[in-house]
Amino acid sequence: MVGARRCFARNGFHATSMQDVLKEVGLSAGAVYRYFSGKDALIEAIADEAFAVLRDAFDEAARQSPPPLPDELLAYVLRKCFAGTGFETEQEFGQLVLQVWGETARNEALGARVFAAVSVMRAGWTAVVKEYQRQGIMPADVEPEYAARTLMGCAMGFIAQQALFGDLEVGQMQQGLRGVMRMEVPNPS
Amino acid sequence: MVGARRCFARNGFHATSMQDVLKEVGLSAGAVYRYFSGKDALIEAIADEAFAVLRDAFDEAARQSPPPLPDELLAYVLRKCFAGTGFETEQEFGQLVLQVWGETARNEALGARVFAAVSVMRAGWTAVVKEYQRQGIMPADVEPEYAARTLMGCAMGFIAQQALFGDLEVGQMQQGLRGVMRMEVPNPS
DNA sequence: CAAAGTAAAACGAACATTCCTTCTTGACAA
DNA sequence: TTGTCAAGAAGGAATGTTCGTTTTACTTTG
Repeated sequence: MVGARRCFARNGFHATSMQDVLKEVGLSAGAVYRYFSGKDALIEAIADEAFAVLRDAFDEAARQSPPPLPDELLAYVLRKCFAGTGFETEQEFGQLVLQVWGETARNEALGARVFAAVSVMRAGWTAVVKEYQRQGIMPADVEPEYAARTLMGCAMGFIAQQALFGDLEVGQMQQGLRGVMRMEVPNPS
Repeated sequence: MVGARRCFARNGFHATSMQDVLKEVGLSAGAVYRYFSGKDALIEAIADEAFAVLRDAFDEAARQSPPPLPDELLAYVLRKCFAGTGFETEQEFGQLVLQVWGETARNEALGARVFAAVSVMRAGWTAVVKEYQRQGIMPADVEPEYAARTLMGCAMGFIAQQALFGDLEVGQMQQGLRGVMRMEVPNPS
């Protein structure tokens, strides 16, 4: 399964042939088809696994009480995503996530599961933002959901950049986000 | 070409057959193969086009003087991406960008071009952040490049969310980012 | 003995691409 | 105005290949 993951991350789900996967994992067709009914099932299993890593990391981070500041929260999530999930490199994980995102457009079942998972994430992070507002850290006139989606977007953008270049460290994005948080906005309109 | 774009956005580059494209654009194989040497050439042309939209929007935004605040800058970029580029919906554009990102992993030539374009974007936005620092808007102890990549990540994350759900408006992310910019950070460490 | 895997062959379906035919256009001569 | 013709453009069936999958008989492992 780890070999199939590497194939899919490297070449995409549909540009990877079963023969590629079989060669990479060193098994015969009979062995793989004993456990997966077909290529689609294999794709779904691997997409599910990859997205579960995302969901769990986001979810766990949002449950911390009191919630750390956004930059720390994001760093926590991203480190959680990239660490101890059996992926060879951070870039490989990012590439696989990109493939999963792309696949949701055409795989309705997968799309529904991704949508459900993201809804949970969004709710959790919205709650975190509300807590910021309760503490007076975040301005009260901001719609919590919008701020939550902005922060999630930051994390997703980090993953995308990691997939594309693989040269970004979590600490760098943390420092960058912290800088944005600490900006002095001239005209509070 | 617009029809091929729609096919690729909907189904991905490799899960879309030439027959799908031919049916969508209403042309025969002979007609298409007169202008594109093959499927790869068609993919590259469409990927280039999509990414050029991104590059131009980022580039143009970064050249504004004096630079607007990040939330306005981001809103400007995203609106520029989504408007008047011949794409049917914002979601469709996002889905195509996702496909292009995923394709860079396996198409070296395309990856090189994307890398070059992003390098330009990054440099421009780093310059913008430095200008913020000169004006005292952004803390001076933040590495400009990190902040620039964080902001780019925000934009990329927005595009990804747009691709996945299509229910996010630019103004919402602008408000969310503005909220983050206006946070009161308790312990300036 | 039984579960799990191997190796190789074979299958139809789907695929990208080619090749030959047909249609369209526009300049030019009668 | 009309007819001719060459060249470009498009059509569409045919081709050879690759793919996912199944099947079969045989081997390893516990």
